[in-house]
Amino acid sequence: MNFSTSSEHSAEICRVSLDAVRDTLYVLNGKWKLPIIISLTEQGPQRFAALQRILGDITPKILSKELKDLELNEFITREVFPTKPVTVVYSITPYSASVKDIISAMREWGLQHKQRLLNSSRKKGAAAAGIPAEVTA
Amino acid sequence: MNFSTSSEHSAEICRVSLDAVRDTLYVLNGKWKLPIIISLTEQGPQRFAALQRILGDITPKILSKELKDLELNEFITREVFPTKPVTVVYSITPYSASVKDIISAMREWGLQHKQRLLNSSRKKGAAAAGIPAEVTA
DNA sequence: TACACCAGTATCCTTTAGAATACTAGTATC
DNA sequence: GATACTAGTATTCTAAAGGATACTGGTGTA
Repeated sequence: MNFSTSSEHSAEICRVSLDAVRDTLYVLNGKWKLPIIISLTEQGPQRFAALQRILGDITPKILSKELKDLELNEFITREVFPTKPVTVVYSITPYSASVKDIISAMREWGLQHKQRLLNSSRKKGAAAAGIPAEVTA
Repeated sequence: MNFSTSSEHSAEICRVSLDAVRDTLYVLNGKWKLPIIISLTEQGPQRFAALQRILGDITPKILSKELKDLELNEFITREVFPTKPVTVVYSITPYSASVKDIISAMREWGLQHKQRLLNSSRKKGAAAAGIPAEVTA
């Protein structure tokens, strides 16, 4: 019995896809990188404390680490203004635009997913899978 | 000094985006969910051991857990055939097509990213940021 | 008879992400 | 003088992700 439709050709394409997606996951890993990019894209340049407010429940340690990562990968820039006390402003770089497609695909999917869950829980009245607690609260 | 371009309007849009992307990250979390969907999409239905070979270095424990998660979220189906020994085949559901845009956006980005790293290391001869060790090896 | 394959499970372990809490120095405000 | 804000850092902790290794029972093959 042959359960597989694989061929050498599709296997090669598959390897390329897996590699590329893995690289992307490696760079955009964790809970916060995309949300930070989204915040700076949609709300404009922001200071440290303002970002913390927008993102909600991120601790300064994590925010600091994530911002450094993003700066290293050239997604954002960090500017220090010599006010008293100092003002530090984070902005997205033009390069950040390259993840626009990823973000909008994920945004669309997330919206559809929530709608789907609402529909299925209306029908089944069940606790749905794949949904954080607060969404059903 | 006003460093921010934010308004109530953009703040609201931002909240919606953050929420939606967070939901998506919640469902597609971890290292393996997207790679498994990609494998089953591009290589067709596969058995457990075959999937393990395609994915490379995933242990049976992790693969088993990820497959259960994906089945719960209706991304894949699991069929058991009464051969001796039993044959178990995993296939993507039509619903999996809904993440097609996410995957292709991530695939494109990953390919561009690798190219960018190659270019910049050609120029600077430096160890680049944001790249797993094996890529530079 | 010895071995390998199948689809996992069981157990143990390490690594990492991320949360909680407390703290810094310089200034402005009450 | 006490407090709060600035942009973080330091320390400690827990929970989760994921890897390593060994094992199962039933079968087919050398």
